[in-house]
Amino acid sequence: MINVTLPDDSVLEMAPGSTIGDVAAQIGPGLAKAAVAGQVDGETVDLGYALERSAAVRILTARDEEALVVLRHSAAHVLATAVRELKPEAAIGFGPAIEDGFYYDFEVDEPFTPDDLEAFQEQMVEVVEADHAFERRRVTKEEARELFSDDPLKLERLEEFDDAEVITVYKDGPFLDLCRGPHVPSTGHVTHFKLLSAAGAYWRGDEKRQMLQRIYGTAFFKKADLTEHLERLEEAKRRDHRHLGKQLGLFSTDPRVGPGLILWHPRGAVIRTEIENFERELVQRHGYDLVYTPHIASERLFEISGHLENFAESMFGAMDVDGVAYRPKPMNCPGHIAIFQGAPRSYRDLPIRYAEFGTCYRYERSGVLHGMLRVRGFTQDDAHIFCTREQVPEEIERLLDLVDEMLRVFGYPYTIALATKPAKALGTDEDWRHAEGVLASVLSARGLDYAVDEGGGAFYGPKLDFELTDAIGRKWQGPTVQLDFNLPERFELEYVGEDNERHRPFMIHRVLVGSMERFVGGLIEHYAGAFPVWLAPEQVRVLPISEQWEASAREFVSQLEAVRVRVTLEARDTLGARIRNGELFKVPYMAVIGEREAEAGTVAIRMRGEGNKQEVMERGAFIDRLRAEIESRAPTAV
RNA sequence: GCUCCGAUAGCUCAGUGGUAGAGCGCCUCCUUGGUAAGGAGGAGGUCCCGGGUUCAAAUCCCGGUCGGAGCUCCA
Repeated sequence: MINVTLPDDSVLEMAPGSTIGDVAAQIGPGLAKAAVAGQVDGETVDLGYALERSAAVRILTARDEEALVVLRHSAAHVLATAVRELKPEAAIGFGPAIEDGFYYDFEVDEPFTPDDLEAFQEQMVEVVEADHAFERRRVTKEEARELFSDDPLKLERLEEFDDAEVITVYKDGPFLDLCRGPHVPSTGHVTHFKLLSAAGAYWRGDEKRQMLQRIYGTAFFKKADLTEHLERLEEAKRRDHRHLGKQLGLFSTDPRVGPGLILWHPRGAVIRTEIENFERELVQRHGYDLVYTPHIASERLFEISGHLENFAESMFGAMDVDGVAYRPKPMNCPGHIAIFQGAPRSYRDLPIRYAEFGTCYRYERSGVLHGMLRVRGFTQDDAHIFCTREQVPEEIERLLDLVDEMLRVFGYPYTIALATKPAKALGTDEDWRHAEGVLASVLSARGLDYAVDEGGGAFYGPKLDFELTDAIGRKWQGPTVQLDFNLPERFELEYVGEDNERHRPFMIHRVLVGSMERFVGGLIEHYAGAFPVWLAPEQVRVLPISEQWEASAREFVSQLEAVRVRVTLEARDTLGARIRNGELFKVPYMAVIGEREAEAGTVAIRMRGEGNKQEVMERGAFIDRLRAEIESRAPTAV
């Protein structure tokens, strides 16, 4: 007999060769029915997995996260089964579960059409109704070659196995796949799924290889979960910054300007300006000096920095200026370094912190451009800190404060990752260990949780990555803090120490928003276009009930303008239509003035999205409240 | 960059090898309004650009530009 240890530490005695399904049945008939897979010593396996030795076993049901991965992987097989039934000539590639769903790659002569997708979805229903068991078989490489003799992509994969390795294949009905598993017991378990899109994908992710056709889908155990997921996709679409940006008049691009180059319209420029003003105030309070550096520089600079050597394919081409090659800058660091080197520096000057809204240009392949989120010209809220080795911990501390203060204002929760030494790296092991240790100990000293991104650092130094979570749970790249062992060497940075000797300073790169373009694009989606009052392009819209009260309304508008509130007067159309437009434009406050208000010197305030909660206030009181809300930069996402 | 898809009024989109359409927006007039669309009339188009096929192309074909879904890459 063997001992099966369950998660509650109870132990079952089972005959060797018992399956996970047997274990579930032993525990209870309810669990036997609910079980979809299992875990043996932490590894996810089929329900049919036979236990030969004592082990820790966990039964997975629809409630377990790990089971969802199994289900989705099985759904990918169901998709491939269906595709093969309708298009037997399709060669099969890979079909894994991914975050939020699954995909399967096929090699076909004709790309899939939306009609094909619908046909596959329907055929999948047939496959599910047929309730084919997922049968696992262990085969030798030789046998596998035989089984997949008609599947060139699988044969290619097969050759990567050792000759002696045991290979597993899974069969559901007519469909056989080279696959490690595990799977749900039968196709009948895959009940709630939806195919979402088809697109090209290179075989093995290699752009030199042939393009396959990838079908994406998602699957859930419960219909309600599927519905919710599809609704979340709809919600994301509704928040798309490209649509909202156009609708709300925030930004555009123009083919005559060129792809990936953003035109900030007045309403969008207001948002950016407010953020910049906020940051200027913030960094000056945190001991930075503001600087400006040119958008282009002689190639000499980028030779020294190493950008021409390492980053050239992301740089715009050279322009000839009096026989000298110039380039648009892809980063701001060399310029800041040049300022640092503009005078001899003493240890008494350090730390020196330079901050700039620096506009950079990078050549991005046309296919990666995306609204404001991925562009070719963007402005970074970049800063570089030059300090002594001893000052690094305190500078990191200050940066953590700065990041926290800044993200709090936008209402982003965040997580921190420490990215460590990659395989190919500059600098000694000792430098790296020391730098990583400094970052880690500062985080720990503050009691901050962080993940370690092993090998995720840049070749020139470790970094802290801050990941933001937006209002609908999506992750965004946030601030980064990057130590640099490289540029101080390349530029031969120096300061004179207490000992009257020359020393090399440490250099820290950091961005908070990263690029204004990307950040504002993200903010549009985070707030769904309904910006908090301090950022709202139009903060108050004043609506006189009829022409009679326009004079009174104008007076109120002047009062608001006098305290620099962004306000408009809207007197056309019926009140209902104006209210509707104000809501569509997501104006935070609408101020209605009619007979009652004009005579009493009050105003009827309607808050965005809360039409049923109106409030009649003294005008002065409203202005005070509004000013307080603006000055505190209250993150009232509505 | 690659595969596929798309481009028609300011916006969202329908449509077709033979006279260019809707809703919203805009303009004018009527209506003077109490919290998400009052009414009538009107203006507005190089159907993305270039070439080809055709008696005839906005429609079919080829090339380009721009956009989209992905792959790969990234602030």
